Amino acid sequence: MAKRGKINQRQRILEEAAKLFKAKGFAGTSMRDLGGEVGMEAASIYNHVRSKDEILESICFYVSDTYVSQLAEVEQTATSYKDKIQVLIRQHIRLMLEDGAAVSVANNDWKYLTGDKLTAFKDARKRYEHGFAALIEQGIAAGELQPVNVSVALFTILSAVRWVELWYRPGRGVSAEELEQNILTMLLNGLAV
Amino acid sequence: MAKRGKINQRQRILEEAAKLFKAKGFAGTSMRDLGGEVGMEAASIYNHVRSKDEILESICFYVSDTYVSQLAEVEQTATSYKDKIQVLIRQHIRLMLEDGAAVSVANNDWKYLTGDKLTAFKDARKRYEHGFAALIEQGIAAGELQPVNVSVALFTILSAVRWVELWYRPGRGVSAEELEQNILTMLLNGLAV
DNA sequence: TCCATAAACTAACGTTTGTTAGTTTTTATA
DNA sequence: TATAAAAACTAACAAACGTTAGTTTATGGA
Repeated sequence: MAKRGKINQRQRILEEAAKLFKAKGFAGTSMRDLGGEVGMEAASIYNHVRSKDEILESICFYVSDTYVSQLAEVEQTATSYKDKIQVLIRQHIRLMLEDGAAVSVANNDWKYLTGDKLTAFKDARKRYEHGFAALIEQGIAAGELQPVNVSVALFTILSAVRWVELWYRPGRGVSAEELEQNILTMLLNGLAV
Repeated sequence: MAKRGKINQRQRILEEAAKLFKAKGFAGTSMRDLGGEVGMEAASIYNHVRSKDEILESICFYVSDTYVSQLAEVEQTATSYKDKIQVLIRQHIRLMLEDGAAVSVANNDWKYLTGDKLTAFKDARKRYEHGFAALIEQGIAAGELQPVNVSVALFTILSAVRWVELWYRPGRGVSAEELEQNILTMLLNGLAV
């Protein structure tokens, strides 16, 4: 019984798939492409994975589950709203640095999910957005934040953080710490002096 | 000679293609899908268009050409750097509201361009980014802007503006004018009070 | 009304796709 | 070392893909 090897291979397949989906999109990546990257025939992949769709589902829900549980954690800490939002932004950036390919797939290729999985993913995302928006709203009500339109603030934050995954390379002269600090400055204090 | 009809049909094909590419991705959209949307057989599309690739090219370069010429225009106006950046952000938002599907394709599906077209598109984008970054840099040097990392500021702006196309629907209670104003507030003044 | 051309159609092509079936090789344990 | 399970392989499938060829229909100017 070589159960150990099986889950490791599955993990490798998911990781290579995330990289390929990020680079060429879900629909633009074939199982033969993936096989080539993993080092086996396309047909052999099915020893580790039920279908191409299941690969996408695993990647997308890994990411959405992570976000949702990070939000839940932040919600029940006893800090200011401004701090909570700051922590959430930091966590976004960190997940992106650690698992950029998976985050990219969850951001861009979730639309290829089908049936229950598609609705479940959209629901999870909506719950996350509502929770995040509530924190902003309460922060404004508490006078910690500017009275800007909540949706605008939410989506500006969520997408401002996305570029990290397209742009950041370690060894570009900016450390992860600096990066976080600069983005937080931009989003919280703005560009104007 | 009915040349008139031909270019109108071509335009319709490009517009429907942009919508489909946005919704399902370039690789996820078939010529038969497109034919269905336009109201003709897939083969008939080739009376108006050389190939599926050419459709993508037309959409992507329409967008990049627009951005590049908008930048050129802003560069030679005699205003403050802060104003120039504000105008560029406004123009981003407007193009997104007017031609959201095309912008979305240029943002997400440019990677399916091939050969010269791919490098030409990447070059155009790079020139745009450098020009924008130069304005930020000069704005900081002139003391009009905070001394934040220029790349971080640039990409935060460029991607913060992207969500508009995913989220904005006229009749969501936010007018285009309010939207612009709120985004500018977020990016220039920040969320914190 | 006739005619040239534009623009639609049908049919088919060679590939590539995701996936299955059946077989062989590798691997871990008894 | 024998054995059973795991994980690789080859071969093939039906469907969908972009595109071409050849044909028919629609259209606008002489």
